[in-house]
Amino acid sequence: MLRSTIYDIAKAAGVTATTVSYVLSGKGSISGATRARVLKYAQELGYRPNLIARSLIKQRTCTLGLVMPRISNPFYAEVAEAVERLAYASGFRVFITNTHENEQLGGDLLEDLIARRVDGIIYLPHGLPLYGIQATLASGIPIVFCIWEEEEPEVSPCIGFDFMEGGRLAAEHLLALGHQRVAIVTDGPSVDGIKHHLRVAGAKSALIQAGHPLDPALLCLGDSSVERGEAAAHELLTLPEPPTAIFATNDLMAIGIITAAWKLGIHIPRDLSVVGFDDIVLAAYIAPPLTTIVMDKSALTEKAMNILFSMIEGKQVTSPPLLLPRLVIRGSTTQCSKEYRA
Amino acid sequence: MLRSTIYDIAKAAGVTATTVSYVLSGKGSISGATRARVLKYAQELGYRPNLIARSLIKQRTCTLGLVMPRISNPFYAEVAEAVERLAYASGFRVFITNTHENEQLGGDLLEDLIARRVDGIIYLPHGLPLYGIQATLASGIPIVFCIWEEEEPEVSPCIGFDFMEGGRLAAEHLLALGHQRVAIVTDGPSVDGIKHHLRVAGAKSALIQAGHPLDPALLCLGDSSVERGEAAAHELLTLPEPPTAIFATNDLMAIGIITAAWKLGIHIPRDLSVVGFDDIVLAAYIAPPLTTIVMDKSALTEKAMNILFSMIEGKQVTSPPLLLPRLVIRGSTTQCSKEYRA
DNA sequence: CTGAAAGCGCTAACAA
DNA sequence: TTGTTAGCGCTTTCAG
Repeated sequence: MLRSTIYDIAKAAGVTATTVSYVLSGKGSISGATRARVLKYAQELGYRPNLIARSLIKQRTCTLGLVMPRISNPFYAEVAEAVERLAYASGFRVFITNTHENEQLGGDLLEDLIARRVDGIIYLPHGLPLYGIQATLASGIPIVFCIWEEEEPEVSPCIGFDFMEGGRLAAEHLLALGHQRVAIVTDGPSVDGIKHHLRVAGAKSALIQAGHPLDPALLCLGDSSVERGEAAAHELLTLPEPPTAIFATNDLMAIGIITAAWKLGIHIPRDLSVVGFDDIVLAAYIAPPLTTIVMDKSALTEKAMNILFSMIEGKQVTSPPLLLPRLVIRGSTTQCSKEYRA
Repeated sequence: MLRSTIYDIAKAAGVTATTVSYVLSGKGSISGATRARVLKYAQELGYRPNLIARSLIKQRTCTLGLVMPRISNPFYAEVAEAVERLAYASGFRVFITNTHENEQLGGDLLEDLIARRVDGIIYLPHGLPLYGIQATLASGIPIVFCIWEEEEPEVSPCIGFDFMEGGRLAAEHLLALGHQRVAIVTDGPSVDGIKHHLRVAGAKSALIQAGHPLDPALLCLGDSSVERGEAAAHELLTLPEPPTAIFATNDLMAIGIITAAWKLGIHIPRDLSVVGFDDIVLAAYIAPPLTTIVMDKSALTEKAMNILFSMIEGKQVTSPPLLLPRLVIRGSTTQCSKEYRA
C-alpha cells in the first residue's frame, strides 16, 4: 500500500520536510519553483496527509461522537443525518454509536470516544441514567445532551424539549374531538419506569383536567418499536371496552397501532383515532397519514451543533429554552363516533 | 480539562513511562507493588489513554468508514446499525458518512476517510460511478463494495445481490396473480439513467416473457423517497387506463404508493397490488403490510464485515456469490380483479 | 525563502 | 523487573 510521508516528498524534491509541510498547508512563503516541485512529487507519490499525526500535534481531531439509542429508529436516523451534514460542513467527521438503551454500553461508548479524543459529543440518552457517567462528564469534554426526559437533575448544556406540553397537546386534541376513552401506548419496562415519562404525564394531566382521567387498564407499555406498538394495540383493541383513541408516545409505535387496527378490521380514523409523537418523515406518508406531535429536528440539531462548536472553541454556553412541540393534524384522527357513559 | 499522560503517572508513581505503558497494557512483567501504584495514580489523575497517539505508532486506528447514500433511508439505517454492532464487537468504531448520491461528495468522503487512516471502508455506492475514485482505490485501502447495481466492470471484493432476479420475482408474483397491466416506479433521473437498473431489467424481462411487456407510459421515475413514490403513484393512478399493479423498486417508494392510493380512495390490494423491494422492518408493519423482495441485511453486513476484516489482516479475499432475493408475500398484493384486453 | 530541532503521547526493541 | 532510546508523521518556533 503506497503510503508516502512528507519525508518521501521532501527527499524526492530535494527539500526538507518543513518546506513540504509549508506548501501543503499553504502557510510559510515558498518560492513558486519549489512549491511546484513539491506539489508534483506529492501528486506523483500519491501522498495523502496523515490526519492522525496532525491530530496528535494539533490536539484536535475534527471528530465528533454521536451517541444515541439506535439508528434504526427513523427519528434518530434523521437526527444523525442532520448532525453528519452540519459536522461535514465544518470539516468534522462523526462516529455514530448505538447504546441500545444499555447503560453499561452507553458509558463505555462515552469513555471510548474520549480515548479517541473526539472534540465533542452529542448525547441523546433516552432513558439512560446520569449517575453512571459522572466521571466521564468530569473529564471536561464538550458534550451536549439532547431531549433529556428524566427526572434527575438538569445537566448543562442540554437541548431540552417540552415533552410534557407535547403529551398535553396530543391528549387535548383527542379530547377536543370528543374522545373520552383514550389509551396511551408508551415506552418503558414498567409503569414506574416509563421512559417517555413527561409525555405521559402531560397527556394524563390533560385527561384529568377534562374529567376523563386515564383508565389504568388503558396504559400499555412498549419499547418504541413498531412490533411492540402493534402488540400493545392488539391487546387494547380486543378489550371488552376498547378505547376510541390511542396516543402513542412515538411514531413507530403509532404505526404499529395502525397496522394492528387494520388487521382487526378496525377503520382508522372512523373507529379509532391515533396520534403519534416525533413526526418522522414517514408519518406523513403512511395510510392514513399520521396525526402527530412534531419535534423540530432541524432546530434541535442546529442548536445542539452550534452549542457544541461553541464549547469546542472554549466559549461559555448556556442551555437554550425548551424546544416547543407542535401538533400536526393529518388523517389518523377524527371526531369520536361512540358514546361512553362516564 | 484534566488530560494526563503516562508521563504524569510515571512521575507521580516514581517510575518511567515504559513501566506505566506496560502495566496499562498488561504486557511486560511488572511487580505487584509498582503495578498497584501505577494503577492508583492512573485512577487518581483520571488518566485516559490517547488512542490517537497509539494509532500513530501502531499504524492502526481501529476505525472503519461506512459510506452510503443517506442514513435517513431505513434500509441504510438498518445496515448501518448492523455494521456498527459488528464493528463494536471487534473493538472498532465507525465513521458514517452520507454521499447524498453526490459523486463529488462521495469521492471526497473516501479521500478524507483515508486521510484519517481508517483501517477499512464499507461502500454502498448506489448509482455512483466508479471512474471518479480510481485513484482512491489504488491507495490500496481495504474497501468492500456492497450491492453494486451498475453496468461498469466488476470490482473486487464486492458483496453482490441478484437484483435482476429480485425484479423478476416481483413481476412474476404479480403476473401469477393475473396482473397484466403492471407499472414500475423506480429510481433515476431519466429512463437511461435508472439507478435500480437491474431490478427494472429483471421485471421487464419477466413481463415480456409473459407476453405483457411494460407499457412505457407505466414506467415512472423517482428518487427512492416516499414523497416521490407518492407523486409517481398519483400520476399513474389518474391515468385513463391505470395499472392494476405497481412494482416499486424500493420500499420507501412502495409506501408512498400505498398512501397515494389511499388518498385517491383506491383500495389496496383489492383495486391495486403493490410490491416493494428491500424489506425494511417497517414494511411488515404498515397497513396493509407490504409484499416485497427481501434483501437479507444480516447476511449482507456479515459477509461484508468478514471480508473487510480479512482484508485488514492482509488476507487474500474473493467476492462471495451473489446474495439471493426472496419474495415475501404480505397484504399489499392479491388476485387481479379487472380484465384488460391485450 | 528554507532548514534544524523539538515535541504531540505512546510503544517496543534492547539494555541493565 | 525496570529504564533508555528511538520513532510513528506531522507542525511550528527559531535560525540562517
